Amino acid sequence: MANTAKILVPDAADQSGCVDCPIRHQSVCAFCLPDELDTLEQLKYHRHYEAGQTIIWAGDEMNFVGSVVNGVATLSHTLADGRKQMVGLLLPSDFIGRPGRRLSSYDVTAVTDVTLCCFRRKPFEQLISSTPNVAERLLDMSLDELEAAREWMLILGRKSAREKIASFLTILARRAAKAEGKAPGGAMTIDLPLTREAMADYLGLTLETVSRQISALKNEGLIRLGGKRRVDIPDLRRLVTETGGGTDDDLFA
Amino acid sequence: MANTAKILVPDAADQSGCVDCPIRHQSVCAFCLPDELDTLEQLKYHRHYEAGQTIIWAGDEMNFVGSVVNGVATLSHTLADGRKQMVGLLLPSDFIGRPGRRLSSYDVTAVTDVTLCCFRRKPFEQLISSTPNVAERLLDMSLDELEAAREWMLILGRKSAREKIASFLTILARRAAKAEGKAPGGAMTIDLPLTREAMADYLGLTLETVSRQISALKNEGLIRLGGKRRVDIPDLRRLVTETGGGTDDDLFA
DNA sequence: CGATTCCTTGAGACAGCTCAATTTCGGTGG
DNA sequence: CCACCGAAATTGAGCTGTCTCAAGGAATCG
Repeated sequence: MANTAKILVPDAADQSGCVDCPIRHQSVCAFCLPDELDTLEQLKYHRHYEAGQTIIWAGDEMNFVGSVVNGVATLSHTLADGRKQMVGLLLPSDFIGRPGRRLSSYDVTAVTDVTLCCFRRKPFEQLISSTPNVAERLLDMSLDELEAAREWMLILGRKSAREKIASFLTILARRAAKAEGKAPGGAMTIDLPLTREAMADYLGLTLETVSRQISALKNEGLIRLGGKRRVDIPDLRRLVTETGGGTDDDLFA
Repeated sequence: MANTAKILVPDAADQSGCVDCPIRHQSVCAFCLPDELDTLEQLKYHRHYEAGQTIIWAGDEMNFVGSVVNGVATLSHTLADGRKQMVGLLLPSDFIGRPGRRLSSYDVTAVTDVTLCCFRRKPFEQLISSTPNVAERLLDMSLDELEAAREWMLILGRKSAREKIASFLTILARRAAKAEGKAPGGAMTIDLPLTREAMADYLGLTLETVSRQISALKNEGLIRLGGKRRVDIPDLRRLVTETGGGTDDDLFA
Protein backbone atom coordinates (compact mmCIF):
# COMPACT_ATOMS: atom_id res chain seq x y z
CA MET A 1 0.00 0.00 0.00
CA ALA A 2 2.61 2.45 1.04
CA ASN A 3 4.63 1.89 -2.09
CA THR A 4 1.74 2.29 -4.46
CA ALA A 5 2.50 5.46 -6.36
CA LYS A 6 -0.48 7.04 -7.97
CA ILE A 7 -0.08 8.18 -11.54
CA LEU A 8 -1.52 11.68 -11.66
CA VAL A 9 -0.72 12.64 -15.20
CA PRO A 10 1.60 11.33 -17.89
CA ASP A 11 4.94 12.79 -17.02
CA ALA A 12 6.98 14.65 -19.55
CA ALA A 13 10.11 14.22 -17.44
CA ASP A 14 9.83 10.47 -17.85
CA GLN A 15 10.36 10.88 -21.53
CA SER A 16 12.83 13.71 -21.51
CA GLY A 17 16.40 13.00 -20.52
CA CYS A 18 18.36 13.65 -17.37
CA VAL A 19 20.07 16.50 -19.18
CA ASP A 20 16.92 18.60 -18.97
CA CYS A 21 16.12 17.54 -15.41
CA PRO A 22 15.34 20.51 -13.15
CA ILE A 23 17.41 19.07 -10.31
CA ARG A 24 20.25 17.89 -12.51
CA HIS A 25 22.89 20.02 -10.81
CA GLN A 26 21.86 19.71 -7.17
CA SER A 27 20.80 16.10 -6.78
CA VAL A 28 22.76 12.94 -6.14
CA CYS A 29 23.71 12.79 -9.84
CA ALA A 30 25.13 16.33 -9.85
CA PHE A 31 28.74 15.22 -10.34
CA CYS A 32 28.00 12.64 -13.02
CA LEU A 33 29.65 12.80 -16.41
CA PRO A 34 27.54 12.44 -19.55
CA ASP A 35 28.25 8.73 -19.96
CA GLU A 36 27.42 8.12 -16.31
CA LEU A 37 24.14 9.96 -16.80
CA ASP A 38 23.32 7.54 -19.60
CA THR A 39 23.65 4.68 -17.14
CA LEU A 40 21.40 6.40 -14.65
CA GLU A 41 18.89 7.11 -17.36
CA GLN A 42 18.48 3.37 -17.93
CA LEU A 43 17.79 2.71 -14.28
CA LYS A 44 15.63 5.62 -13.24
CA TYR A 45 11.86 5.76 -13.13
CA HIS A 46 9.44 8.36 -11.81
CA ARG A 47 6.75 8.04 -9.17
CA HIS A 48 3.98 10.46 -8.30
CA TYR A 49 2.21 11.06 -5.05
CA GLU A 50 -0.71 13.30 -4.15
CA ALA A 51 -0.59 15.88 -1.40
CA GLY A 52 -1.25 14.16 1.90
CA GLN A 53 -0.29 10.70 0.72
CA THR A 54 2.10 8.63 2.79
CA ILE A 55 5.05 7.56 0.66
CA ILE A 56 6.48 5.10 3.19
CA TRP A 57 5.62 4.17 6.76
CA ALA A 58 8.39 3.79 9.31
CA GLY A 59 9.34 0.13 9.42
CA ASP A 60 8.02 -0.59 5.94
CA GLU A 61 10.18 -2.27 3.39
CA MET A 62 11.63 0.27 1.02
CA ASN A 63 12.82 -1.24 -2.20
CA PHE A 64 13.85 2.03 -3.80
CA VAL A 65 15.79 5.19 -3.17
CA GLY A 66 15.30 8.45 -5.01
CA SER A 67 15.36 12.18 -5.33
CA VAL A 68 12.56 14.68 -4.98
CA VAL A 69 12.03 16.27 -8.40
CA ASN A 70 8.96 18.35 -7.59
CA GLY A 71 7.07 19.14 -4.43
CA VAL A 72 7.72 18.86 -0.73
CA ALA A 73 7.89 15.79 1.48
CA THR A 74 8.63 15.25 5.15
CA LEU A 75 10.39 12.66 7.28
CA SER A 76 8.95 12.15 10.73
CA HIS A 77 9.07 10.04 13.87
CA THR A 78 5.84 9.19 15.62
CA LEU A 79 5.53 7.98 19.20
CA ALA A 80 2.99 5.38 20.26
CA ASP A 81 0.78 8.03 21.87
CA GLY A 82 0.67 10.10 18.69
CA ARG A 83 3.31 12.72 19.43
CA LYS A 84 5.08 13.51 16.21
CA GLN A 85 8.41 15.14 15.40
CA MET A 86 9.42 16.04 11.91
CA VAL A 87 13.08 15.19 11.31
CA GLY A 88 13.48 16.06 7.65
CA LEU A 89 11.96 18.53 5.22
CA LEU A 90 12.62 17.33 1.70
CA LEU A 91 12.64 19.85 -1.12
CA PRO A 92 13.48 19.28 -4.78
CA SER A 93 16.88 17.58 -5.20
CA ASP A 94 16.83 16.09 -1.70
CA PHE A 95 17.47 12.38 -1.40
CA ILE A 96 15.15 9.77 0.10
CA GLY A 97 16.27 6.43 1.45
CA ARG A 98 19.50 4.95 2.66
CA PRO A 99 21.69 2.61 0.65
CA GLY A 100 22.14 -0.58 2.62
CA ARG A 101 18.91 -0.14 4.61
CA ARG A 102 15.99 -2.33 3.75
CA LEU A 103 13.46 -0.77 6.13
CA SER A 104 12.52 2.87 6.39
CA SER A 105 13.40 4.54 9.68
CA TYR A 106 10.82 7.28 9.21
CA ASP A 107 7.37 8.06 7.97
CA VAL A 108 7.77 9.76 4.61
CA THR A 109 4.83 11.95 3.62
CA ALA A 110 4.02 14.05 0.57
CA VAL A 111 2.83 17.45 1.80
CA THR A 112 2.27 18.71 -1.72
CA ASP A 113 1.98 16.71 -4.91
CA VAL A 114 5.37 15.08 -5.28
CA THR A 115 7.39 13.59 -8.11
CA LEU A 116 10.27 11.30 -7.24
CA CYS A 117 13.07 10.11 -9.47
CA CYS A 118 13.67 6.59 -8.21
CA PHE A 119 16.14 3.76 -8.48
CA ARG A 120 15.60 0.25 -7.25
CA ARG A 121 17.71 -0.11 -4.15
CA LYS A 122 19.99 -2.98 -5.17
CA PRO A 123 21.08 -1.52 -8.49
CA PHE A 124 21.63 1.81 -6.81
CA GLU A 125 23.90 0.21 -4.22
CA GLN A 126 25.99 -1.26 -7.03
CA LEU A 127 26.00 2.14 -8.65
CA ILE A 128 27.56 3.64 -5.57
CA SER A 129 30.41 1.16 -5.66
CA SER A 130 30.99 1.57 -9.37
CA THR A 131 30.45 5.30 -9.68
CA PRO A 132 32.61 7.32 -7.29
CA ASN A 133 30.96 10.52 -8.50
CA VAL A 134 27.65 9.34 -7.12
CA ALA A 135 29.19 8.14 -3.87
CA GLU A 136 31.06 11.39 -3.40
CA ARG A 137 27.97 13.48 -4.02
CA LEU A 138 25.91 11.35 -1.68
CA LEU A 139 28.51 11.77 1.07
CA ASP A 140 28.49 15.50 0.62
CA MET A 141 24.70 15.67 0.67
CA SER A 142 24.59 13.49 3.77
CA LEU A 143 27.04 15.73 5.58
CA ASP A 144 24.95 18.75 4.62
CA GLU A 145 21.89 17.05 6.04
CA LEU A 146 23.79 16.20 9.20
CA GLU A 147 24.73 19.83 9.65
CA ALA A 148 21.15 20.91 9.04
CA ALA A 149 19.94 18.35 11.58
CA ARG A 150 22.37 19.70 14.16
CA GLU A 151 21.29 23.27 13.56
CA TRP A 152 17.73 22.05 13.96
CA MET A 153 18.68 20.42 17.27
CA LEU A 154 19.81 23.81 18.56
CA ILE A 155 16.43 25.23 17.61
CA LEU A 156 14.52 22.37 19.23
CA GLY A 157 16.56 22.28 22.41
CA ARG A 158 17.30 25.87 23.23
CA LYS A 159 15.13 28.38 21.41
CA SER A 160 11.89 30.01 22.53
CA ALA A 161 8.70 29.65 20.52
CA ARG A 162 9.18 33.09 18.96
CA GLU A 163 12.78 32.32 18.07
CA LYS A 164 11.75 28.98 16.60
CA ILE A 165 9.24 30.62 14.27
CA ALA A 166 11.67 33.35 13.27
CA SER A 167 14.38 30.75 12.64
CA PHE A 168 12.06 28.61 10.55
CA LEU A 169 10.95 31.52 8.38
CA THR A 170 14.55 32.57 7.96
CA ILE A 171 15.57 29.10 6.87
CA LEU A 172 12.77 29.00 4.32
CA ALA A 173 13.67 32.46 3.05
CA ARG A 174 17.28 31.46 2.66
CA ARG A 175 16.39 28.26 0.82
CA ALA A 176 13.96 30.08 -1.44
CA ALA A 177 16.58 32.67 -2.31
CA LYS A 178 19.14 29.97 -3.02
CA ALA A 179 16.71 28.05 -5.22
CA GLU A 180 16.11 31.20 -7.23
CA GLY A 181 19.80 31.95 -7.36
CA LYS A 182 19.43 35.24 -5.51
CA ALA A 183 21.15 36.46 -2.40
CA PRO A 184 18.82 36.47 0.59
CA GLY A 185 18.13 39.86 2.10
CA GLY A 186 15.91 42.90 2.07
CA ALA A 187 12.28 42.24 1.24
CA MET A 188 11.16 38.74 0.31
CA THR A 189 7.99 36.74 -0.11
CA ILE A 190 7.85 33.07 0.69
CA ASP A 191 5.22 30.39 0.31
CA LEU A 192 4.85 28.19 3.35
CA PRO A 193 4.83 24.61 2.17
CA LEU A 194 3.46 23.49 5.53
CA THR A 195 0.27 23.84 7.56
CA ARG A 196 0.48 25.29 11.07
CA GLU A 197 0.30 21.77 12.43
CA ALA A 198 3.22 20.62 10.27
CA MET A 199 5.20 23.67 11.34
CA ALA A 200 4.46 22.69 14.92
CA ASP A 201 5.76 19.19 14.23
CA TYR A 202 8.87 20.71 12.70
CA LEU A 203 9.54 22.99 15.66
CA GLY A 204 8.44 20.86 18.59
CA LEU A 205 5.50 23.14 19.42
CA THR A 206 1.70 22.95 19.37
CA LEU A 207 -0.16 24.38 16.43
CA GLU A 208 -1.77 26.98 18.72
CA THR A 209 1.59 28.28 19.82
CA VAL A 210 2.75 28.48 16.21
CA SER A 211 -0.34 30.46 15.32
CA ARG A 212 0.08 32.83 18.26
CA GLN A 213 3.71 33.55 17.49
CA ILE A 214 3.02 34.14 13.82
CA SER A 215 0.27 36.56 14.82
CA ALA A 216 2.67 38.31 17.17
CA LEU A 217 5.29 38.74 14.44
CA LYS A 218 2.56 40.02 12.14
CA ASN A 219 1.26 42.53 14.70
CA GLU A 220 4.78 43.82 15.21
CA GLY A 221 5.24 44.32 11.49
CA LEU A 222 8.05 41.81 11.13
CA ILE A 223 5.99 39.84 8.63
CA ARG A 224 2.78 40.28 6.67
CA LEU A 225 0.37 37.52 5.72
CA GLY A 226 -1.30 37.14 2.34
CA GLY A 227 -3.78 34.33 2.70
CA LYS A 228 -2.71 31.53 4.99
CA ARG A 229 0.34 30.36 3.19
CA ARG A 230 2.00 33.48 1.84
CA VAL A 231 4.41 35.39 4.03
CA ASP A 232 5.87 38.78 3.21
CA ILE A 233 9.09 39.63 4.94
CA PRO A 234 9.64 43.38 4.59
CA ASP A 235 13.12 43.20 6.08
CA LEU A 236 14.81 39.87 6.49
CA ARG A 237 17.55 41.40 8.60
CA ARG A 238 15.02 42.43 11.21
CA LEU A 239 13.54 38.93 11.29
CA VAL A 240 16.98 37.41 11.74
CA THR A 241 17.35 39.57 14.83
CA GLU A 242 14.50 37.58 16.36
CA THR A 243 16.03 34.15 15.73
CA GLY A 244 18.22 34.29 18.82
CA GLY A 245 21.30 33.71 16.72
CA GLY A 246 23.04 30.58 15.57
CA THR A 247 24.11 29.82 12.03
CA ASP A 248 21.77 32.47 10.72
CA ASP A 249 24.17 35.05 12.06
CA ASP A 250 26.46 34.43 9.15
CA LEU A 251 23.63 35.08 6.73
CA PHE A 252 24.98 38.50 5.92
CA ALA A 253 28.53 38.06 7.13
CA MET B 1 45.57 27.96 21.11
CA ALA B 2 42.68 25.74 20.24
CA ASN B 3 44.83 23.43 18.18
CA THR B 4 47.58 23.12 20.72
CA ALA B 5 47.38 19.53 21.84
CA LYS B 6 48.99 18.89 25.15
CA ILE B 7 51.23 15.89 25.42
CA LEU B 8 50.21 14.09 28.57
CA VAL B 9 52.40 11.04 28.37
CA PRO B 10 54.46 9.41 25.65
CA ASP B 11 51.92 7.39 23.76
CA ALA B 12 52.42 3.71 23.12
CA ALA B 13 49.82 3.77 20.35
CA ASP B 14 52.00 6.22 18.42
CA GLN B 15 54.64 3.56 18.19
CA SER B 16 52.46 0.52 17.79
CA GLY B 17 50.77 -0.07 14.47
CA CYS B 18 47.20 0.39 13.31
CA VAL B 19 46.80 -3.36 13.50
CA ASP B 20 46.72 -3.21 17.29
CA CYS B 21 44.56 -0.09 17.40
CA PRO B 22 41.62 -0.45 19.78
CA ILE B 23 39.25 1.18 17.30
CA ARG B 24 40.64 -0.59 14.25
CA HIS B 25 37.36 -2.26 13.35
CA GLN B 26 34.87 0.51 14.08
CA SER B 27 36.57 3.65 12.88
CA VAL B 28 36.83 5.25 9.49
CA CYS B 29 39.60 2.82 8.56
CA ALA B 30 37.51 -0.23 9.41
CA PHE B 31 37.19 -1.44 5.82
CA CYS B 32 40.83 -0.89 4.90
CA LEU B 33 42.97 -3.71 3.57
CA PRO B 34 46.43 -4.30 5.04
CA ASP B 35 48.23 -2.33 2.33
CA GLU B 36 45.80 0.56 2.73
CA LEU B 37 46.48 0.53 6.44
CA ASP B 38 50.16 0.95 5.69
CA THR B 39 49.37 4.14 3.83
CA LEU B 40 47.29 5.47 6.70
CA GLU B 41 50.03 4.56 9.10
CA GLN B 42 52.38 6.95 7.29
CA LEU B 43 49.92 9.83 7.54
CA LYS B 44 48.46 9.45 10.99
CA TYR B 45 49.59 11.16 14.15
CA HIS B 46 48.15 11.27 17.65
CA ARG B 47 47.03 14.24 19.73
CA HIS B 48 46.13 14.37 23.39
CA TYR B 49 43.78 16.65 25.24
CA GLU B 50 43.01 16.98 28.91
CA ALA B 51 39.54 16.76 30.35
CA GLY B 52 37.85 20.13 29.97
CA GLN B 53 40.10 21.35 27.18
CA THR B 54 38.56 22.83 24.07
CA ILE B 55 39.79 20.98 21.01
CA ILE B 56 38.35 23.44 18.49
CA TRP B 57 36.16 26.53 18.73
CA ALA B 58 33.30 26.97 16.27
CA GLY B 59 34.59 29.06 13.40
CA ASP B 60 38.22 28.16 14.00
CA GLU B 61 40.34 26.83 11.23
CA MET B 62 40.60 23.09 11.44
CA ASN B 63 43.55 21.72 9.56
CA PHE B 64 42.99 18.10 10.56
CA VAL B 65 40.35 15.42 10.80
CA GLY B 66 40.54 12.41 13.04
CA SER B 67 39.05 9.65 15.12
CA VAL B 68 38.56 9.46 18.85
CA VAL B 69 40.81 6.66 20.13
CA ASN B 70 40.23 7.15 23.85
CA GLY B 71 37.93 9.30 25.90
CA VAL B 72 34.79 11.29 25.27
CA ALA B 73 34.34 14.56 23.41
CA THR B 74 31.34 16.69 22.56
CA LEU B 75 30.19 18.86 19.68
CA SER B 76 28.09 21.85 20.62
CA HIS B 77 26.46 25.03 19.36
CA THR B 78 26.54 28.11 21.55
CA LEU B 79 24.27 31.13 21.16
CA ALA B 80 25.48 34.66 21.77
CA ASP B 81 23.69 34.83 25.12
CA GLY B 82 25.37 31.65 26.35
CA ARG B 83 22.66 29.10 25.71
CA LYS B 84 24.30 25.88 24.66
CA GLN B 85 23.06 22.78 22.85
CA MET B 86 25.16 19.69 22.48
CA VAL B 87 24.79 18.22 18.99
CA GLY B 88 27.24 15.34 19.11
CA LEU B 89 28.61 12.99 21.73
CA LEU B 90 31.84 11.46 20.43
CA LEU B 91 32.97 8.14 21.82
CA PRO B 92 35.96 6.06 20.73
CA SER B 93 35.93 5.38 16.97
CA ASP B 94 33.75 8.42 16.22
CA PHE B 95 35.02 10.80 13.58
CA ILE B 96 35.78 14.50 13.99
CA GLY B 97 35.84 17.02 11.20
CA ARG B 98 34.43 17.23 7.73
CA PRO B 99 36.40 16.65 4.55
CA GLY B 100 36.12 19.75 2.39
CA ARG B 101 35.37 22.05 5.33
CA ARG B 102 38.09 24.39 6.46
CA LEU B 103 36.29 25.88 9.44
CA SER B 104 34.72 23.99 12.30
CA SER B 105 30.95 24.35 12.59
CA TYR B 106 30.95 23.42 16.27
CA ASP B 107 32.78 23.77 19.52
CA VAL B 108 34.60 20.50 20.11
CA THR B 109 35.41 19.80 23.75
CA ALA B 110 37.19 17.01 25.56
CA VAL B 111 35.03 15.98 28.50
CA THR B 112 37.52 13.35 29.64
CA ASP B 113 41.16 13.01 28.66
CA VAL B 114 41.06 12.33 24.94
CA THR B 115 43.39 10.80 22.39
CA LEU B 116 42.75 11.50 18.74
CA CYS B 117 44.19 9.74 15.73
CA CYS B 118 44.57 12.58 13.25
CA PHE B 119 45.24 13.19 9.59
CA ARG B 120 46.03 16.52 8.06
CA ARG B 121 42.94 17.58 6.17
CA LYS B 122 44.32 17.90 2.66
CA PRO B 123 46.01 14.49 2.52
CA PHE B 124 42.90 12.95 4.01
CA GLU B 125 40.74 14.45 1.28
CA GLN B 126 43.01 12.90 -1.32
CA LEU B 127 42.78 9.65 0.60
CA ILE B 128 39.02 9.68 0.24
CA SER B 129 39.26 10.00 -3.50
CA SER B 130 41.91 7.33 -3.83
CA THR B 131 40.62 4.87 -1.25
CA PRO B 132 37.00 3.87 -1.82
CA ASN B 133 37.09 1.78 1.34
CA VAL B 134 37.63 4.90 3.38
CA ALA B 135 34.98 6.87 1.51
CA GLU B 136 32.47 4.09 1.85
CA ARG B 137 33.06 3.72 5.57
CA LEU B 138 32.82 7.47 6.08
CA LEU B 139 29.49 7.56 4.23
CA ASP B 140 28.15 4.77 6.39
CA MET B 141 29.32 6.44 9.58
CA SER B 142 27.83 9.75 8.50
CA LEU B 143 24.48 8.14 7.79
CA ASP B 144 24.57 6.51 11.21
CA GLU B 145 25.23 9.88 12.78
CA LEU B 146 22.39 11.40 10.79
CA GLU B 147 20.02 8.76 12.10
CA ALA B 148 21.24 9.35 15.64
CA ALA B 149 20.77 13.10 15.22
CA ARG B 150 17.20 12.55 14.06
CA GLU B 151 16.41 10.30 16.97
CA TRP B 152 17.86 12.98 19.20
CA MET B 153 15.59 15.55 17.52
CA LEU B 154 12.58 13.48 18.58
CA ILE B 155 13.86 13.53 22.14
CA LEU B 156 14.50 17.28 22.08
CA GLY B 157 11.25 18.23 20.42
CA ARG B 158 8.66 15.94 21.91
CA LYS B 159 9.75 14.21 25.08
CA SER B 160 9.19 15.24 28.70
CA ALA B 161 12.12 15.79 31.05
CA ARG B 162 11.62 12.36 32.61
CA GLU B 163 11.45 10.69 29.21
CA LYS B 164 14.56 12.57 28.11
CA ILE B 165 16.57 11.28 31.05
CA ALA B 166 15.29 7.74 30.61
CA SER B 167 16.07 7.90 26.89
CA PHE B 168 19.57 9.21 27.53
CA LEU B 169 20.38 6.49 30.05
CA THR B 170 18.99 3.88 27.71
CA ILE B 171 21.14 5.14 24.86
CA LEU B 172 24.25 5.02 27.04
CA ALA B 173 23.37 1.54 28.26
CA ARG B 174 22.90 0.34 24.72
CA ARG B 175 26.19 1.86 23.58
CA ALA B 176 28.05 0.44 26.55
CA ALA B 177 26.66 -3.01 25.89
CA LYS B 178 27.58 -2.77 22.23
CA ALA B 179 31.12 -1.62 23.05
CA GLU B 180 31.51 -4.65 25.30
CA GLY B 181 29.99 -6.91 22.69
CA LYS B 182 27.08 -7.91 24.94
CA ALA B 183 23.38 -7.74 24.30
CA PRO B 184 21.74 -4.96 26.28
CA GLY B 185 19.20 -6.08 28.84
CA GLY B 186 18.55 -7.11 32.41
CA ALA B 187 20.79 -5.47 34.99
CA MET B 188 23.56 -3.13 33.87
CA THR B 189 25.93 -0.57 35.31
CA ILE B 190 27.02 2.45 33.32
CA ASP B 191 29.45 5.27 33.93
CA LEU B 192 28.11 8.67 33.04
CA PRO B 193 30.74 10.42 30.98
CA LEU B 194 28.98 13.74 31.52
CA THR B 195 28.25 16.15 34.37
CA ARG B 196 24.65 17.09 35.11
CA GLU B 197 25.23 20.32 33.26
CA ALA B 198 26.53 18.52 30.17
CA MET B 199 23.55 16.15 30.30
CA ALA B 200 21.32 19.22 30.43
CA ASP B 201 23.07 20.58 27.33
CA TYR B 202 22.56 17.24 25.64
CA LEU B 203 18.85 17.09 26.45
CA GLY B 204 17.82 20.73 26.19
CA LEU B 205 17.08 21.01 29.90
CA THR B 206 18.54 22.87 32.89
CA LEU B 207 20.91 21.08 35.21
CA GLU B 208 18.40 21.39 38.05
CA THR B 209 15.73 19.59 36.06
CA VAL B 210 18.20 16.86 35.17
CA SER B 211 19.08 16.44 38.81
CA ARG B 212 15.44 16.33 39.89
CA GLN B 213 14.50 13.72 37.31
CA ILE B 214 17.46 11.53 38.15
CA SER B 215 16.48 11.74 41.80
CA ALA B 216 12.92 10.81 40.90
CA LEU B 217 14.04 7.74 38.94
CA LYS B 218 16.26 6.80 41.87
CA ASN B 219 13.47 7.19 44.43
CA GLU B 220 11.23 4.99 42.30
CA GLY B 221 13.88 2.29 42.14
CA LEU B 222 14.36 2.48 38.38
CA ILE B 223 18.04 3.32 38.87
CA ARG B 224 20.56 3.37 41.73
CA LEU B 225 23.42 5.79 42.09
CA GLY B 226 26.94 4.86 43.19
CA GLY B 227 28.76 8.12 43.61
CA LYS B 228 27.74 10.82 41.18
CA ARG B 229 28.74 9.20 37.97
CA ARG B 230 27.90 5.54 38.39
CA VAL B 231 24.38 4.40 37.55
CA ASP B 232 22.98 0.97 38.27
CA ILE B 233 20.06 -0.11 36.15
CA PRO B 234 18.44 -3.07 37.86
CA ASP B 235 16.11 -3.72 34.94
CA LEU B 236 16.74 -1.98 31.65
CA ARG B 237 13.36 -3.06 30.33
CA ARG B 238 11.62 -1.11 33.04
CA LEU B 239 13.68 1.99 32.27
CA VAL B 240 12.83 1.70 28.57
CA THR B 241 9.17 1.84 29.59
CA GLU B 242 9.83 5.37 30.80
CA THR B 243 11.40 6.61 27.56
CA GLY B 244 8.06 7.30 25.92
CA GLY B 245 8.98 5.05 23.02
CA GLY B 246 10.76 5.67 19.77
CA THR B 247 13.63 3.66 18.37
CA ASP B 248 14.30 2.22 21.79
CA ASP B 249 11.19 0.13 21.33
CA ASP B 250 13.12 -2.16 19.04
CA LEU B 251 15.76 -2.68 21.70
CA PHE B 252 14.41 -6.11 22.51
CA ALA B 253 12.45 -6.70 19.35
C1' DC C 1 41.43 17.57 55.72
C1' DG C 2 40.36 21.56 53.49
C1' DA C 3 38.72 23.47 49.17
C1' DT C 4 36.56 23.39 45.12
C1' DT C 5 33.50 21.66 42.11
C1' DC C 6 29.47 19.31 41.39
C1' DC C 7 25.03 18.02 42.83
C1' DT C 8 20.56 18.28 45.30
C1' DT C 9 16.50 20.40 46.91
C1' DG C 10 13.11 24.16 47.60
C1' DA C 11 9.86 28.02 46.37
C1' DG C 12 7.97 30.94 43.14
C1' DA C 13 7.50 32.63 38.24
C1' DC C 14 6.36 32.03 33.55
C1' DA C 15 6.33 29.99 28.79
C1' DG C 16 3.96 26.96 26.37
C1' DC C 17 0.23 23.40 26.61
C1' DT C 18 -4.71 21.98 26.84
C1' DC C 19 -9.34 22.58 26.06
C1' DA C 20 -12.80 25.22 23.83
C1' DA C 21 -14.99 28.58 20.84
C1' DT C 22 -14.98 31.44 16.79
C1' DT C 23 -13.26 33.16 12.47
C1' DT C 24 -11.12 33.06 8.02
C1' DC C 25 -9.75 31.04 3.91
C1' DG C 26 -10.34 28.52 -0.29
C1' DG C 27 -12.71 25.63 -2.94
C1' DT C 28 -17.34 23.94 -5.02
C1' DG C 29 -21.68 23.92 -6.84
C1' DG C 30 -25.73 26.42 -7.73
C1' DC D 1 -20.71 35.62 -9.28
C1' DC D 2 -22.29 34.39 -4.98
C1' DA D 3 -23.56 31.31 -1.12
C1' DC D 4 -22.16 27.64 1.25
C1' DC D 5 -19.15 24.13 3.30
C1' DG D 6 -15.19 21.98 5.41
C1' DA D 7 -10.54 22.47 6.65
C1' DA D 8 -7.29 25.35 8.63
C1' DA D 9 -6.21 29.08 11.52
C1' DT D 10 -7.02 32.29 15.26
C1' DT D 11 -7.94 33.64 19.83
C1' DG D 12 -9.12 33.09 24.75
C1' DA D 13 -8.75 31.27 29.62
C1' DG D 14 -6.78 28.42 32.78
C1' DC D 15 -3.30 24.84 33.94
C1' DT D 16 1.17 22.57 34.41
C1' DG D 17 5.95 21.36 33.55
C1' DT D 18 10.11 23.37 33.39
C1' DC D 19 12.98 27.33 34.43
C1' DT D 20 14.94 30.75 37.61
C1' DC D 21 16.85 32.11 41.70
C1' DA D 22 18.71 30.68 45.99
C1' DA D 23 20.51 27.89 49.68
C1' DG D 24 22.70 23.82 51.43
C1' DG D 25 25.05 19.15 50.94
C1' DA D 26 28.15 15.57 48.99
C1' DA D 27 31.95 13.80 46.30
C1' DT D 28 36.68 14.28 44.58
C1' DC D 29 41.29 16.25 44.45
C1' DG D 30 45.35 18.07 46.20
